[in-house]
Amino acid sequence: MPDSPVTLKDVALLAGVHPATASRALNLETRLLVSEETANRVLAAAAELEYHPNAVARSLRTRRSNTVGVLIPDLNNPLFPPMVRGLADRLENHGYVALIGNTDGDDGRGRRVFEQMRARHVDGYVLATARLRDALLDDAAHSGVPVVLMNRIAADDSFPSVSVDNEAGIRLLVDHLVALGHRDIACIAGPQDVSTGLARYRAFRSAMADAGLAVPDSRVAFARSFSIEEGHRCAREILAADSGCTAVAAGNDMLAVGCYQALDEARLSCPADISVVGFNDMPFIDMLRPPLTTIAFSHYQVGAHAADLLLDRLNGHASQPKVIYVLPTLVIRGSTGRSS
Amino acid sequence: MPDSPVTLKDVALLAGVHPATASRALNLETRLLVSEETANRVLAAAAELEYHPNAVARSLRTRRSNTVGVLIPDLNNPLFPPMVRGLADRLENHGYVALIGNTDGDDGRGRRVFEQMRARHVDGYVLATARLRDALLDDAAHSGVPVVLMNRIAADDSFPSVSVDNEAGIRLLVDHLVALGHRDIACIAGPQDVSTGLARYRAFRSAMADAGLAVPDSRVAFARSFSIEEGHRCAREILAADSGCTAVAAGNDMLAVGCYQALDEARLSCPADISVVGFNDMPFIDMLRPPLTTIAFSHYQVGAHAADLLLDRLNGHASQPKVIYVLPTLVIRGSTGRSS
DNA sequence: TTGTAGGCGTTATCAC
DNA sequence: GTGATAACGCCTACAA
Repeated sequence: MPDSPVTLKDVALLAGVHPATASRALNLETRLLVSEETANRVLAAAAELEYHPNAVARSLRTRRSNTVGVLIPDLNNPLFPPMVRGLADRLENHGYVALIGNTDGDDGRGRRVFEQMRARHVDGYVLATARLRDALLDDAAHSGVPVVLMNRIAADDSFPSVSVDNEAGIRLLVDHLVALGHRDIACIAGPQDVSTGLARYRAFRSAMADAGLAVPDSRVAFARSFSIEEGHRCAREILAADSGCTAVAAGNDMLAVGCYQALDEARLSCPADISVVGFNDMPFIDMLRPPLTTIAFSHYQVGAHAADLLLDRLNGHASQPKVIYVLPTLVIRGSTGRSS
Repeated sequence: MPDSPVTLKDVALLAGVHPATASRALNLETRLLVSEETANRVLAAAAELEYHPNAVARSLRTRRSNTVGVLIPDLNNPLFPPMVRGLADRLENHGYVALIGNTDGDDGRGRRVFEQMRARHVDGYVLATARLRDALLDDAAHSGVPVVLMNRIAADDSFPSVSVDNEAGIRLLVDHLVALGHRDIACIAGPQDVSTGLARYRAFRSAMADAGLAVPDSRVAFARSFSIEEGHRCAREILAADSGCTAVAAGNDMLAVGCYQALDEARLSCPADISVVGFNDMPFIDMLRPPLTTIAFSHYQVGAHAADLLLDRLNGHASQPKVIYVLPTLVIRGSTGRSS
């Protein structure tokens, strides 16, 4: 018995009722429409035949696929797996499955997987790939199904979104460095076309200004992506241009890792010569040499919250689009020390 | 136009043909059944209306969902994202999308997501969760759709599978340690109910025997899972019981990381006091202190090969189930040194 | 409370 | 080469 084309009709037949009745008995919402006795008979028949409803047929009929499309920049970035876990776990509890697609930051790829998902009639989208101005976002908004943003948010607040409070996080970092006596702090800013990159950079400037510290251009480098390579490149740029900085604030942990490499090459010691801070407290970052001082928050919760926001929409509870900011925490480790 | 219920019928109407003809014109395999002129008219109409076929309806009719179920122990383990990428990228190129589910090594969870996928009529499965004896595997075999194993293989060779050559890898590691003068080598073995755990442990014993070295029980600890915590626990056990070992071979990198922690706590230095080797060369493991000597192989390729094996089956090319072993490479880093 | 009938959008099998 | 028809498995008005 390798194949199992046991359908609703089979169950109905065994239970001695009409398929429609069997359908009603099997679905919780409509079960009360049927007498308890027949309901039990149907349930028993279904159990005996090991009936599993055909989700495809159901989707076609109900026009709901119980499926959610999730766009991730790159699953290899350790920041995302926990988010995806939080998201998928929560969705699963509500009967949805997640279709996960990687975009590699490439618009073409992003659009292709988006269309794939649309063709499969996903009931909603969770996008972790949002840029501040993003054509895909506009399309998604017009796709007729709910869209939630995760990690990165859009320029306006038109989408329900979940992100970390970047401003608060950066402030914690700058205050920490200042408290250690640093006054000459460089910045490796992330891409300015995504909210995390822009918000952190702005927060950095504003926190520095509040501390009465200048940020000369020579101490700022802009990474084109949140990658180790770009962190490396930017750190070299800063080291080459500037002679005075005693600390580097990287736009995220990946950039900080690249910064580590540049320091190594320049035979500079962290934190003895230069302190480094990151952002995200991504998995395994605490095992680097030295362990990185950074901003922590629950990645899993970001995903779980995103799922909740989407589930709200999916259930028709269309509230105002709101942005949830999860709380950042400063984690002080070995990469920061007193200004030399 | 927020909603887009543009269906085949609409296209047919605009092109002035019957829906069946439109269908034929739109599908590559059947396009040659229709005159070139009408085919072009249909294509033009489809383009104008931005027609996207409803994959759900198609699935119902063709009984193929163009969907593949993928079971992963835990996406948070950095070993798996690259595999999933290799798998999903390859599948995507052939029109399939991957449904990814985490099991957390829990049978109940595994079964639930498996059933979810079955209900969605996936066309095949890729399982990275196989234990040597595994009830889920038996069920999957009887599910009537192709099954491929990834990373872990089954006790017999009844499934097409992709894995690294564990024996060769372990031999490289042991030879490396022996060449450094180590004779007293401990082993943190992975779970013995999965192929990777068992094969590596057996290979370790056999490589040691070939080198004429004894492996007393006090120098072997068995981890219940491939986790940092278990590596930590096992390493403490070995350190507590034995006084003579100068090197530890961990069943994988996660266990090696746990071993690092135990060494730190015992104020032992690696590699000065004790050398450590891992297995997998998982992402970021090269950034630890010290960088880990381990066995590398292309995780992405493992996923890609698994996809190829599955695609073969999906296309009806049912060859003998074969096991593909990808080639391991020894990566010598800072965690191994001459025996003290 | 249960049965009837129709259709979700597509493709396969007939005819023409 | 094209059109008509039916069916994939399920759900839901509506009727009984």
